[in-house]
Amino acid sequence: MSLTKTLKKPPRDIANDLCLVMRLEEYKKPDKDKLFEIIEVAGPGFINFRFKKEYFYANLEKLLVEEHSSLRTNIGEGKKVQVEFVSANPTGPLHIGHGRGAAVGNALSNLLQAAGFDVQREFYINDAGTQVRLLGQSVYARYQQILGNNVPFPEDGYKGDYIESISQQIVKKTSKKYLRKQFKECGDFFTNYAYKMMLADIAQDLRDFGIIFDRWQSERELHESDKVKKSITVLREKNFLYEKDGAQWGSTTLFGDDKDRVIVKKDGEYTYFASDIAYHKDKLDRGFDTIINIWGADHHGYVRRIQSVLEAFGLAKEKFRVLLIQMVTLLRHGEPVQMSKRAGEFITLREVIDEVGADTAKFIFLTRRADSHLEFDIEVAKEQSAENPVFYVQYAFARISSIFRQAMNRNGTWQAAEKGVLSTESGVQEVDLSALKEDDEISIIKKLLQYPIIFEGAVFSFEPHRITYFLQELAGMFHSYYNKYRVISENSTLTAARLCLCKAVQIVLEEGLKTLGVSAPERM
RNA sequence: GCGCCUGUAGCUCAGUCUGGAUAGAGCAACUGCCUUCUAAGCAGUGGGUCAGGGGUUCGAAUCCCUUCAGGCGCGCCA
Repeated sequence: MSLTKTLKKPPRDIANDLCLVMRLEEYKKPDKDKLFEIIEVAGPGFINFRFKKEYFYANLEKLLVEEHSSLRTNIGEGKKVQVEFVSANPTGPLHIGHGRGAAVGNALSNLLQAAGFDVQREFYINDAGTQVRLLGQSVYARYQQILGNNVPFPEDGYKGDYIESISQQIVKKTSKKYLRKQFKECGDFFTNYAYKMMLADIAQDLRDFGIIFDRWQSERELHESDKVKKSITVLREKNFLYEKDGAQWGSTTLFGDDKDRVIVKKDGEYTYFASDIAYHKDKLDRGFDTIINIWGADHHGYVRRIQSVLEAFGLAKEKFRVLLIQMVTLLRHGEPVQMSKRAGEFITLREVIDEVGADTAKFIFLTRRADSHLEFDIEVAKEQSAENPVFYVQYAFARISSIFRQAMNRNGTWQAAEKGVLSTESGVQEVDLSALKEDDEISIIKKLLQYPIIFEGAVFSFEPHRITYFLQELAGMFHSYYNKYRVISENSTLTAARLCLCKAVQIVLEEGLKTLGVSAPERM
């Protein structure tokens, strides 16, 4: 149809001409090489090709023999990629928004791994700034109050229940050791104790969510090892730095930022930006080919300046990607729940995991594009968990497992239909896949063969949710098929072929679920 | 004021990058289907000015311009 303009003919006429030529070519081939059953013009000028069934059987067999490897493409070729995600301040428990970032980061990492990239998952710990200090002050104040010394609670202090419990713990451990001492004297103790505890909780929550990080990078460590200082020296050598009003500025506007940014303040203190410069320089030094950051959408104003710095360090623009995760609006009975970390009012990831389960939560987080707002009604997810889309997909997998269990019982020693060969009591039997004659069966095979295409699209666009949608569609086709036809019947040729088809569906479902970080249970 | 994201069925969202056929799911509503492989399922019905307007094109939810609405961000804070 794009030729319409050049040829000055209606699209339908052009399609007709092309179609005739292609039919002729196909006709000339010997029968066994013919790929297509039908080539015809349709609609406003489309050319439809219908593959011969043999094409589908051959590819189904390939899927059964090669299993998961046939679904993946080696796009990454071993290139090192770092995905940094969650990176929540260790000043409180993870909340539901972090959960979304965690689910997306993890799924993206799985996706890239499956595509042959050498992926590292990293968590950046903001353990150096005023926020952890404030956490320390909050715990310190509560500690003093518990022991009867009524010091004022910091104005912007963290007010959640967890502050109380950390303070109680310190009381238990140290008794009155720090009673009536000034924060100046013992602040480090409180700060370190509190944030380390928070960090341990965060790590535990993430583990229970099914996410393991390969590396935890401390912001403090960047300062202590002089990496901050050194990275700034490098920028100075690159003429990226200048002095104005007694402060050191980075020329981020050179690379498209709105304004230049302060790196060292007038008083000689580093800004948060300075640590981030060091951190990203460190990522480069560690030899990553591509750097991916997953941030909350409220940090979008920060993307350009980091990009500028990376470009100043010599990283090509397209080697750095920031995925912005839009906010999660939390609902309870359809009513929005106000969340404030400081005030301690929020739904934690822990609560979500306990109430709806890790699989469900992850799947829901992955049913939307990352940059789209997500409404998460905790009551709906909890009360109607049986109607959750994740069960729909898992159920298809479990159902197939059940079919195989039945097949084993009924026919004695049916083994799993693998590699196009079934073992029976009478020995090994070749499976004739051409027994799959129904249109519904061909449609399922067609769908299965689309997985690698969807997979590649998801990799190139960094959009794991495409896998989620694909799985729901495939599961739907299978459920429908299951209700319409019987897999196990008296016809052993047909049964064998259908078991093979089921096996293939299961392989694809498992591959997809695994990529999303969701389990594939054999029973439900 | 400037920048980024979003606006598609009653609700929640895919589809937009890369323009094509009658715009798709799920939930909610209604009607059927369990003596046979898991009913967490299936079959069916109803439901749309793709936010509005203009433009490009044989063809626009998709590309361009513009208006409106919602969210977020614009510190020598972190």
